[in-house]
Amino acid sequence: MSTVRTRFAPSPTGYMHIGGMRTALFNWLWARHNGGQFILRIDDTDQERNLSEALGPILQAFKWLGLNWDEGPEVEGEYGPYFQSERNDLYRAAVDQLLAEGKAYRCYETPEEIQADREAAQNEKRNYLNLRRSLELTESEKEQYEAEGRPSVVRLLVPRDQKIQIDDAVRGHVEFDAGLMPDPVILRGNGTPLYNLATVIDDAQMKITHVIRAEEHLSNTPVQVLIFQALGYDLPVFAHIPFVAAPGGKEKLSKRKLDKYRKSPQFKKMFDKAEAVFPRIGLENAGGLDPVMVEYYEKIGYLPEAILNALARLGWSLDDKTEIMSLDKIVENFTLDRIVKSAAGLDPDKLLSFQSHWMNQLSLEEKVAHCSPYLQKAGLVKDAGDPATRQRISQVIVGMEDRLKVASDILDFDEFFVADDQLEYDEKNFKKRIQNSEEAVPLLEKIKNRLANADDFHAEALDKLLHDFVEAEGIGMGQIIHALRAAVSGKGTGIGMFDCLAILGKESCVKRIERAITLSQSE
RNA sequence: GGCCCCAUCGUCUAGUUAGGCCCAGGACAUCGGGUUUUCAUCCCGAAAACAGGGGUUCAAAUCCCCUUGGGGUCACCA
Repeated sequence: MSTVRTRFAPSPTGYMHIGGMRTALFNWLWARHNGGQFILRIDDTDQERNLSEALGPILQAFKWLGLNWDEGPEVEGEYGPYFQSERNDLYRAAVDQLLAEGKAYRCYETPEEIQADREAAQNEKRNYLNLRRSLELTESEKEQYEAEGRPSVVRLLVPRDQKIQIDDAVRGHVEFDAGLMPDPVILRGNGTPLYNLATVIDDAQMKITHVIRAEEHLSNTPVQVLIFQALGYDLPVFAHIPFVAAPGGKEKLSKRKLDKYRKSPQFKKMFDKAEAVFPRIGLENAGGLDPVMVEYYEKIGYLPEAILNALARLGWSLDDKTEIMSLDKIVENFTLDRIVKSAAGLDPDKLLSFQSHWMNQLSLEEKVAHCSPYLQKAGLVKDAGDPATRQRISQVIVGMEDRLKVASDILDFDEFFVADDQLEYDEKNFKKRIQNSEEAVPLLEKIKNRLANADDFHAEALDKLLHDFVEAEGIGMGQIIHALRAAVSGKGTGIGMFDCLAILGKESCVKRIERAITLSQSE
């Protein structure tokens, strides 16, 4: 059997779509599973954009996730060029061949004529088919048209008596009636190729064996099959995988529907997270990032392992119970026959659960490395490499335990990084736990003194100190712990109380308690 | 509207190709209980689905037909 070659062909849009990434992943997986090659080819026939700006984020997404490509931009390869804009001669040659063999024809009909034909068909409730008027033209008429400079396109001459059979690796046998298909334009008036032509020529000449793509392409597969056949190429194996749907629905995930997603309960938390995190790390307007883009996940602190695991499980499964899989394990087990047929909604909760798992697999050092940049960008630490700072970050991360899910979660624990007189108090919690509590202030005074005189400020010693305290006072732990937490951290929840005190250190704890007492009495 | 695809818990899925091992298994989310004298975690438990209707068969989530529902696509976009 020949080497498996798969490809992903993004158009440079300036961002990498998370659904597109899933398609790319399946292609990559299939190539790697078979020891074959994965090719990246750029569909840049629409040349209006600045290519490097538009392509950069896409390549970056692949690099971030660790999905390497064997041929394509930056690495090249023997079937290049890998930019469609540089392959025009190839397309023109193929069109000339089709024209010469009578498998395609020049069409001189105007857009207005075609539009009128379409409407007529619509009115009569019949399927639209080209009238093929240009086929009736005599040679001299054609010459005259060319001499006049009349615009024309090249259309594929669809053999209307055929049934087109596709044996799809995911969908099975699918049949289309060519008698229902209008002749598709394959070359524009300006001489540039259309997608269906370019993709077929590229796939054939790059020796792609498996075309794995989203199912919205299923309906233009018959056109492509016809082009493959007209050009005398062997058909690749097609595998039309379900698209990634928006959370809580079956509609294709699309950047055009962002406003709708913002209101979706399932999606809302992802937007909320962006609003909470991005402005703090210097990205105004969330940096133009949203959860449809792969970059959103990178910037908010997801791990490649989590994204890959979640994406692989969207429309594919290993068996009846395995959820957590490393990329190696997925590569080892990935087969086309285990791809699901129906569209699957991206589930933010499940993604977060994968993320939580993979974050927990990291060593403390790795966690520190992931979290530190957030603190630094938010201006909470000056130099994360400084030993004392690094020590503080490590301690907080240890204390956070499973509360650390995405790397930017560290920002929720900013109380450990702000100056004592800059600490902000959650107003509601402060009122409840300190201001409106009769016993809070006297108890805080007492515990402050005890803490100030403590010899040992480690968590275990503080644990004992607090227990001795409540016993001496004849109160319950709950009576002091909430007020104490509010005073030193400003918040109602956080890491374990004793760890919290120990990390802050004696001096900070005392100062913060004093400040809280003063604040509670000033209003 | 034409053509095409799809249909199992709220969600992602196992089971459908080779009908019986499935009064349907797992995971996420949810709810309840326990641990943590705070929060999160963790542990235990609960609730939760074969879209509907006809067949075929001793036996159907699984095969056939119809209906319904959802989605994709109908460009000189990709």
